[in-house]
Amino acid sequence: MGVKLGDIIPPEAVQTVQLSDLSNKSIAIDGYNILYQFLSNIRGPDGKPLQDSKGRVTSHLSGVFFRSTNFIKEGIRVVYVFDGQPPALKIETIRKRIELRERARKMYEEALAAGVVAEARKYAAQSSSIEKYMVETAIQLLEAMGIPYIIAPAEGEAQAAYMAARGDVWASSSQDYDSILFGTPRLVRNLSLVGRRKLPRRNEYVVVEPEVLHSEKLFASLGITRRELVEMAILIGTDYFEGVRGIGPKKAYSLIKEYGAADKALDAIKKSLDVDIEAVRRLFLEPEVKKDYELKWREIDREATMRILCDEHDFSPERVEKELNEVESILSEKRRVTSLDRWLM
DNA sequence: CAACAGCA
DNA sequence: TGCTGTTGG
Repeated sequence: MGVKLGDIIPPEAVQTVQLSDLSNKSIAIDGYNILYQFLSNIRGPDGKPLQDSKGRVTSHLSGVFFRSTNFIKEGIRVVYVFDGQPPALKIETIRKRIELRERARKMYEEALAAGVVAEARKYAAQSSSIEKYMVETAIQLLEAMGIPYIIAPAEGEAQAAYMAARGDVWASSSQDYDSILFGTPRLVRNLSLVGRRKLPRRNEYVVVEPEVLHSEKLFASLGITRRELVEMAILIGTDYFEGVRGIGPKKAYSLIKEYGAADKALDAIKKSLDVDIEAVRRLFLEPEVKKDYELKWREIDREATMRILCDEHDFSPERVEKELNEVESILSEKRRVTSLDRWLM
């Protein structure tokens, strides 16, 4: 979800990159965003998620494990940022999402019963919801892998943006554009290993490279400020409320260009919004964030990782061990080379 | 989503 | 070796 800015992002503000370009950089990842992607995508052909012998879903653990080892191999340091309490304004959005999920879940069961496998898979993905235990097990795994995480007081994206703005991490990462509104200087999108993404409700794939969106370039190209982008978002609609009917990014852009603020634009077109506009501004411009945190990356605890994945959740020990060995050998090779470099200097 | 097996 | 379909839990 998030604010729909896709259509007006100027290409010059976006830099497509290779994963290796992010080497030695630190990135704050929107934890819910990524768990949701894993949960909806890592599924069998009929839509069933991976699960252990006790029936607990493990798709997200597979995703977190393999993606994390790959980041470590590349020298990319990530910190997971999870949502805390949703802002009051978001309650209605959350209620609607639950409703949609319920509908998708019914469709999933119907399709499954009718034996329409592809159809079933589509609805299964839409019916995914992140349960509390999934976040808890993901956090256990992160701890074992030496990857830091933060539970934000409110919105994870706001927290990640704050950390990037303060320079504690190089960038924040999410599929949503909300981070820009929250003030991130750099937003990494499509942060996955293989450059392909499944098209929604279709069995097709498109090539998608990781990209870095530079906020300052975006503001400069559009000739607006972050504050004005927030005004645009108010007209377009956000996760917190629906915007004005018939106004998308392009109209919002010209309206804010002309009138400068959402309320003035609304007056001009004789429309109104059933929302406290001032509260929305505060939500984006002065979000509630945690300011005291420590980011510490440690070595992988192999035993703990094996215990969680294999003993607790029935992952194949051979498969996990193979990956851990690869991480170890790549890291030791890196250390060998860098110490040699240092010696040569 | 990412690893892996199988095939050109 | 690179590509494509299947498996993982």
